[in-house]
Amino acid sequence: MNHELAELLFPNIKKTREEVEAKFPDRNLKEGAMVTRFGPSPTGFLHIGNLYGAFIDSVMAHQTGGVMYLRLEDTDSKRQVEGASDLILNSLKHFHIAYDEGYGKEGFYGPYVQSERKEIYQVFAKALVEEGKAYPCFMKEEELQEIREGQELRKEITGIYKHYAVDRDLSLEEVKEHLEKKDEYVIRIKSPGDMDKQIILHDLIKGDILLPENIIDEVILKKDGIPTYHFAHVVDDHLMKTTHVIRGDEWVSSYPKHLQLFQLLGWKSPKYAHHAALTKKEDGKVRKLSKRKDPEFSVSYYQEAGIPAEALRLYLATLTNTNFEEWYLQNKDKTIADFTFSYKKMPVGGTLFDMEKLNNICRTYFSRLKAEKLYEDVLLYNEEYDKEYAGIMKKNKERLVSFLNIERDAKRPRKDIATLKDLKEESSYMIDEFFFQNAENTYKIAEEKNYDIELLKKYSEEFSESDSYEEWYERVKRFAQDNGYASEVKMYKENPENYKGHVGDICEMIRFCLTGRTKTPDLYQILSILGKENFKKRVIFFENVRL
RNA sequence: GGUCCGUUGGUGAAGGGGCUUAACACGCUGCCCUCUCAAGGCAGUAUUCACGGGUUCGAAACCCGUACGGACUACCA
Repeated sequence: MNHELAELLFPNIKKTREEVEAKFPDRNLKEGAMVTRFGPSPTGFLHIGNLYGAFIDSVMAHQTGGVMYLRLEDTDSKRQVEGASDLILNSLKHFHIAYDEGYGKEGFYGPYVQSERKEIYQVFAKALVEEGKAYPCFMKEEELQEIREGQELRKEITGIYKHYAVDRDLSLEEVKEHLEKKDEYVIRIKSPGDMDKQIILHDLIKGDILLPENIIDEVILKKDGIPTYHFAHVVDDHLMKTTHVIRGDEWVSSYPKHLQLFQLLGWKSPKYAHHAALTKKEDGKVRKLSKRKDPEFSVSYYQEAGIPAEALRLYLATLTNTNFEEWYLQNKDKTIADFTFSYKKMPVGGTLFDMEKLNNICRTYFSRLKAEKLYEDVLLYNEEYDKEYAGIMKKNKERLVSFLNIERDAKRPRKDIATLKDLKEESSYMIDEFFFQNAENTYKIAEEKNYDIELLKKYSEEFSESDSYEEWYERVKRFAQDNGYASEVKMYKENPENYKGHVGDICEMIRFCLTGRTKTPDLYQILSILGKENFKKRVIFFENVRL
């Protein structure tokens, strides 16, 4: 009877489950190696939450000498978006999420696109029907809706189970009748679950979680013959030999379904690690990051904003393991690959995605780069997003690198660059064509200050390019003194009436005339980089602006 | 409504019975260094871990209730 039913429903499926299983042999990996998978749906851009998951997958697989593979979960044809799979591939590449096999690569366990595995799922669905563990359900959408509404009203569990599962024991004749009428149907499992029994999910991150057994006759094959997520997950992760299913904790509540499916198919279930969803704060409320509501959390957003891939990875690492940040701060010469991540250190509750924190990580990251490398990164960014400036950068390479080198010694580097965009603004006064272009823009607050141009002219003549820092500063002090300014700030503070100002005021004057700003990195170094002639030109320029 | 999960300073959070007079990071405040800024140094910033009970010699940690927040509850993943 079951055999006949199975043949009736799947006349084109000739393979047996044994034959299919034989094509997916065990992986030959060393003890403890984890096989993980990243399974995005090609429904649009890659979301930061997806990337977070992919990051964990890759890190856990690779630190154990295992395998991470990429599987495209495209079982929902309605939500499919053109070009989404390329977007996913590009994003993974940009953020250096390296996977070993799967979509876009080679691999023995393919195909890695679920829509191309239709036959495989059907083989196992057929087997379940044959074993009396699944059945065709011809219920119409309206019927299902009516049942659900009634259940909601009576505060019952919603879904098709027990007496609601009216097609569970259809006779062969009845099924034939339906088929002749071309009635649409899905394949459901006959859930052997008992509502009063509980199962334990041994979650690697959250610990043991008690859940009720699944009693619902879950759909495994939709009316178009494509599997649901639940069925595809179980079949694929078994065949592809996944050892650790790492996924968002929105899946915790469907674990009973998955466990039941593994049992029905007679398979051992993999280990599970449910990580907290990335959340955001909106109007004081915390909520899960949503692909639909939060386009700014598309990973391309970070690309455009000039957040370097490595900095975002560092942030993902701090979100992955709560002890990562401290470790990284203490091991300045180490990278993510040197850290051993563990499930136990992953956050259990929601994980707030904090832009300010990301910003800070970026600053720290940039501060540790060599000036040359930073210059190259910024150039690469601008070649994509600001071609004009990229050209200017190339013309001024030497000057920009020197600028970036200011106070970039190992011990206390500056942290004033937060994104790849920032250099343009931060260093604008180092580029002559920006500086001399628009005087009004250059000297924004000039009117408010009472700078002595004659003094500046005098100083620009006296300034010597060959001075060391100490010599230079000694000379500035002497210059201050010779012109009625205190050579020490303290002296001025004790008797302000005796002086026109102090050495700091002299420096401010020079700084402002030279850069158009009151705050800049070390003045001596800027002077040295620009040189005496340029300095003199800027004094004249300043004078003209003031007149 | 049901099922799970969470709630620790201004912020992100660590810690899961005595090692905590609650780590670390960011922020903020003050002082120091100092030509400005950044960086750095020192100090301060939760006498207390949502609330109410309980267990215990001892609770932020364990248990029970309450409140609040979140996730799930599809022929979506």
